Amino acid sequence: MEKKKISQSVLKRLPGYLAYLKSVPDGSSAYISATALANALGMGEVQVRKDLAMVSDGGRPKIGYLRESLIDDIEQFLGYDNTTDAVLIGAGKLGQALMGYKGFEDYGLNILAAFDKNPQMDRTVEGKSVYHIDKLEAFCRKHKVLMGIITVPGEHAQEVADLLIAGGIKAIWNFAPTHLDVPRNILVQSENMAMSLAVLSVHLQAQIKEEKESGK
Amino acid sequence: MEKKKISQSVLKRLPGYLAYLKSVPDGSSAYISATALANALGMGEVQVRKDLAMVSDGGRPKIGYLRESLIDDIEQFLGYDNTTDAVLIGAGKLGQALMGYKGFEDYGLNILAAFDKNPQMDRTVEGKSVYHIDKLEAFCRKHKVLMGIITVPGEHAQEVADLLIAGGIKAIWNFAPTHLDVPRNILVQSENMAMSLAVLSVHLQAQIKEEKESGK
DNA sequence: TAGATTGTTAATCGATTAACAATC
DNA sequence: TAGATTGTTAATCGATTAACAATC
Repeated sequence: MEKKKISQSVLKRLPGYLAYLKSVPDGSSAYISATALANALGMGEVQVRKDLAMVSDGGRPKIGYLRESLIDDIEQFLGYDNTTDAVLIGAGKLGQALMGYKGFEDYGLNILAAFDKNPQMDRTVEGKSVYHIDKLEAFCRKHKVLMGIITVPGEHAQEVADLLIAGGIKAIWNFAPTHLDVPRNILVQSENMAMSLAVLSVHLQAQIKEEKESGK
Repeated sequence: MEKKKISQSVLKRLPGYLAYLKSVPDGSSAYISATALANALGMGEVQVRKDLAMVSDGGRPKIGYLRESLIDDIEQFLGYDNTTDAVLIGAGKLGQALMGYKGFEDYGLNILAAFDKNPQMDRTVEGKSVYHIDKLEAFCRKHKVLMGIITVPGEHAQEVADLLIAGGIKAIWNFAPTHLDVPRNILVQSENMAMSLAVLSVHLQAQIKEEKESGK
């Protein structure tokens, strides 16, 4: 492995491998082959092998990869071994769902606090403080927060992004259905439900049409 | 346009165009050029033009596309003009957030009802009934539901998927962080937070490293 | 040894970008 | 007309897949 720069496509497949590797029951063999992984996830085995080659320092012919160290390699590659502090803006239903999600620990993600325009709804949610949005910028500065999670309605997403950037944030996880304009060194990753819905909707349309035609 | 089969990549970009087109203030020109769209969304103009060519029956040189009809074309292409009924399984925080999200109307998505292993928490959430999961299969059959939204914990996602498929569903929107095994004609679209987190995490790591090195 | 599996090198495929002609 | 813009055809780029040699 080491330092080959990884493509976006490979990067996005890694979490899938990781999740599967972790889900393998304890009793099973300590080794796992790319073939097995590929079958389990419905992928091509060559692709899996090539992807793994990017992060692991090698499997053993005839045997496969040591499962534990493969997990470690992927986690290290993804940086899940060091914690990332984040702030969340927008303590509505979705925001609260994310604040309460225990699974983020596994990704090294730690939501420090939440911010809202209207924080009196609750002082704390899921054990985390909810502050007024006026305090956002100073908070980010003080705690050197690098990541912001935006769960406000689309109309306010850009303002919030600007605030975050002013506060020194470097990456934004955006749940609002809006394009954000940011400087080039800031990464925006949008959780794009509209994208998924488009794919689903087009599939269903095709399905319905097919049915009609075969029914004729 | 008409019947050219569209690639996944193009399809996924369409919702972005649509959202932007809808956000243009009423006072503005009735026309919009691919160039303008591209600039607004930070994309290449050739790409935008080619994408639009897939769904629209043409813009006018020197002028651009008629905004209204472009919106219609995209919505029609994506099938947002006819409503899709869906069921949601898992009425936790995330499920409730989705049940309450008004924006789905714009995508022609209508969540008919929700199901949960433990429905006594509330008879209705956001004006929608929450039934026991035992009723899921029959409900899907009766109402000819084609889409299921899974917001249960990962451990139960596969069982739920199996139930949905038994009920005749054709597409699954999966929010659980698990790979689902389904027959080939069923589409699973996973809202993959782990994927986004991986991208964010790797970016931040690089950022941190860079900073350290420049600080040396 | 034979066979399963790895990793690499080459071939294919698809998507993006560039160049250009057509049009209002 | 000149210039902006469209749409198409060709070139480039990157990612996936196939073929194969290496290894335990």
